[in-house]
Amino acid sequence: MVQVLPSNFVKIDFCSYSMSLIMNLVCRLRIHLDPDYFELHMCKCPGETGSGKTTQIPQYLYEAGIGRQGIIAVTQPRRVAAISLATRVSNEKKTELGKLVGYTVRFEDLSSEETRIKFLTDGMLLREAIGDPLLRKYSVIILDEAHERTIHTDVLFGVVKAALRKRKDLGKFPLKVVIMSATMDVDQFSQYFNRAPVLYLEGRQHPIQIFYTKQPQSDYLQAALVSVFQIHQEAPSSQDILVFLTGQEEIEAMTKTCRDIAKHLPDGCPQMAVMPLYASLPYSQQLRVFQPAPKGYRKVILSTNIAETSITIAGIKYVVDTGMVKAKKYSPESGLEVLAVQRVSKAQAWQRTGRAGPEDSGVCYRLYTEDEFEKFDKMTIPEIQRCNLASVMLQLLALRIPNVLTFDFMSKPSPDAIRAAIEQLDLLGAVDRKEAQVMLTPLGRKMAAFPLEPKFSKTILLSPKFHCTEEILTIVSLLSVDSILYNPPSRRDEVQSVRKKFISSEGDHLTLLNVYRAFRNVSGNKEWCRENFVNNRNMMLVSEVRAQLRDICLKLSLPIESSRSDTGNIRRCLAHSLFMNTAELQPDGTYATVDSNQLVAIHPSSVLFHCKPACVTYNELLHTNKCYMRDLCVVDADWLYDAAPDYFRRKLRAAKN
DNA sequence: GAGCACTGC
Repeated sequence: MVQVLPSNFVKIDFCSYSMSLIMNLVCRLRIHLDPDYFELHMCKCPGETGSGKTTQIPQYLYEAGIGRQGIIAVTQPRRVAAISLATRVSNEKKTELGKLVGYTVRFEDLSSEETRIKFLTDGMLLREAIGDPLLRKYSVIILDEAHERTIHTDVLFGVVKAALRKRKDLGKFPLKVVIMSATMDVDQFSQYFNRAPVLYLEGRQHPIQIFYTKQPQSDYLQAALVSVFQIHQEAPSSQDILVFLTGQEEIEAMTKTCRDIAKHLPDGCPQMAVMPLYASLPYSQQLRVFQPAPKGYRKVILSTNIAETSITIAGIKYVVDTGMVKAKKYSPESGLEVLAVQRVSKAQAWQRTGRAGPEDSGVCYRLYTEDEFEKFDKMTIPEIQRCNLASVMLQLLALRIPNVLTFDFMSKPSPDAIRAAIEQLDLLGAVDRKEAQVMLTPLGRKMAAFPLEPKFSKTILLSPKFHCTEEILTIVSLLSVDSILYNPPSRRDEVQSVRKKFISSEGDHLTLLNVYRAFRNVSGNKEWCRENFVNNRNMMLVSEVRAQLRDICLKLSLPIESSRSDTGNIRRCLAHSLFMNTAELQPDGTYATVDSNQLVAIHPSSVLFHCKPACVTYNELLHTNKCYMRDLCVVDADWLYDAAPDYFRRKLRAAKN
């Protein structure tokens, strides 16, 4: 029998709440305009929050005749958003999608000569800018969801600002820029865009009651569990609960606990349908959260921050916010990415709160005290300050930015991070450094043509030398989508025995290649995927990525050969492009990286987990509980020395000192 | 010896 603990919450009445916090709850729309923008006669946007502004403003601009000189672009951080918004606006205009209103995302371009309002992902617009830094096709660029501060949006801020100025200087028809965001923090945007005027629009938001805990909670999982069952015993069963947790493992464990407890609830209590939700969950299981629960059942969704922005679930009445999130940080000194559980920012907490009652009033339980909340960071640190910048720097160079070291970022990354990125590009042969200038090499320009991390572009460009471009294209494609291997924890033994036939003692790259070859041999048979615990959807994506990369190779006139059964050449090619990511076995059985002598371990997901090869290259280092190498390939130490003699001489000298 | 937040080109 489960004993539900007495309430450990203090109720905070919405009316007695501090004014500034209530202001936060009222969703506000902010539009920032370029100073020489024409006056907008439009102050109210109909519709729900998050939809009205994005669908109406492009149409108003079009009606005002702006679309005549060029296309009106609207960027979105996510593909699905770009596609669904384009569909809605074209419906409102009563036109066929792809004609007046269209969209462009990777692998899908539904736009034409006639298109005047175009929705695209921010990454797509950035890629277009490499072809034309002045963005001449466009009369207006609307950067939507700017408060999310994705790395692409942040780079676009600088790119459109430069394009705006240059077009003015050159006397071309002016570019208009509209930044749309849903934060209180508008000054920063306005300042950056030459004190552009700010337009505030009010949307609709139903009131949400907020509860804080009286005391700080030492165990947020326990607190979440108590809250869920407290709500469950009090609220009508039609009202669903959304709980924000940090990761897959935690969510699976909590799912099991909730289901166990729900079996032993007292009579008269509603039934409970507990559903996990995280990105790597198979699509079919993700869809379950959208279906209404059977009568008499309450839906309890245990989610990562995927439900914060990417997935919106109707019918949520209660949000339980643990105040924790798992997020990546990057330290340029060590080149290490650290994935750690940490506190959310205030902005993130408000975003979570807003997920309660988008269509009706809601309730949010915050599993921290109000004092604790006041100490949260105001905003989440923009992605551009938490990432390896190698890709961004390569793109800026390809955009012919005069000096990438002094690029006008709205939030500047640390000089260390920029230096580390340039260093990495230098090692890959993408840049030349002359005095204080950084120049793109011809190789670097080719690398920028691929939608990949620079090291993988380099791998492809090196592959003709080893006569294995077909295989490298496959391997790089496999690495650039989410895992194609499905590992349900409950069927681990089964998975292991089925997977045996694919495993290569030479490492993960060649194992993945084996899976792909087998998949091709059965022509992508779905049944085969199920039997072999292969994620069919991701595998189809691999084929699409591969076709795109192969296309780029053809455009660059790269000879595309197959090494057939010779895996040595494939490994040599990987050694030559990933030589800066290598580790050697130490006498005590541990591994140390060649680059910085960092103690590292083989990630449990690697096929080499139980092996001890003398020398390996890896795709990335990830620090969780330990510092792990992910995706390994067994290589010869001699190959590495051949690949970069200067680099290894330097490392050897450093080791002696 | 034992593990992986989320996007995107």
